[in-house]
Amino acid sequence: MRLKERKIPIQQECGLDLIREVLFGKWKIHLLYYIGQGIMRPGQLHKEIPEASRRVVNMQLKSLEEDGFVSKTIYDQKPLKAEYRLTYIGFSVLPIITAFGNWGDNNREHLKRVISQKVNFL
Amino acid sequence: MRLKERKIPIQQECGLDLIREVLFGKWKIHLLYYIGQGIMRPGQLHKEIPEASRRVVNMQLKSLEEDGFVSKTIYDQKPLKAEYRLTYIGFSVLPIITAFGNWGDNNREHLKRVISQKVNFL
DNA sequence: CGGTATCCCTCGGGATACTG
DNA sequence: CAGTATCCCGAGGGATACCG
Repeated sequence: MRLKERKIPIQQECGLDLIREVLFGKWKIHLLYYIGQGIMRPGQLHKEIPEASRRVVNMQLKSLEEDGFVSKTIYDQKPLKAEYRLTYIGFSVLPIITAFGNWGDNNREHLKRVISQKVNFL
Repeated sequence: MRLKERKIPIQQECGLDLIREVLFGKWKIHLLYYIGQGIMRPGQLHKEIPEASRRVVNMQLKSLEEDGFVSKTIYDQKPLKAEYRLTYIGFSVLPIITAFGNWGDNNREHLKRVISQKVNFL
């Protein structure tokens, strides 16, 4: 798993702390959402998130798998094929992720405005 | 959100992207939650999150204020007094934050287990 | 198609001390 | 009490190349 030991330990008091540790990787929530939409293959998932490198997508998928949010199936064939599916736990967070997505969509104008005011925005 | 017709998504349009930019600072969601609980003064908020330095708490509060999630009131008196309140927009995200917190609480055992496996905590 | 190996760099945020 | 000024670190990821 992890090669280096963390210098700064993870706090694990409340539910929000726990969630942040496992779900707040940059693309994890997106991945769960897309997998929930039925997009299960790594290549497809990467196409949905072209801003992230392939390596990062794999890293986050592996992390989600280790944390029990998705399961991975590897088909022994050519060309190679792999599929990710939501576990029961992964499925159970979906409604909250969707709620976040909907909230963001509904407040798109406000959010885009405040984000564009931040410094390093192109 | 949609699933179809998006070969080349140039979008920072996705609600999940927008939300991440504005709410996924390490302590922002906690701060919104506590402010929603009626804990409005900086000192009190810092006591709720002793793992974060005072400077970081202030940074995140300022960011939340700039992004329209909280409003700040400074009372011109001695000793100094300041209070943060949720704006309408800030208030509207609260249910989702609460949902996340409840989910984390309900799945505490699982989350603590997977977190402790990947990291040296405490 | 799928996954790794290296390298490198950003930048969020930790610690501490100071001012009004 | 509230906020700032410095300094600094390290974990997360971006880029790229390579392998089954």
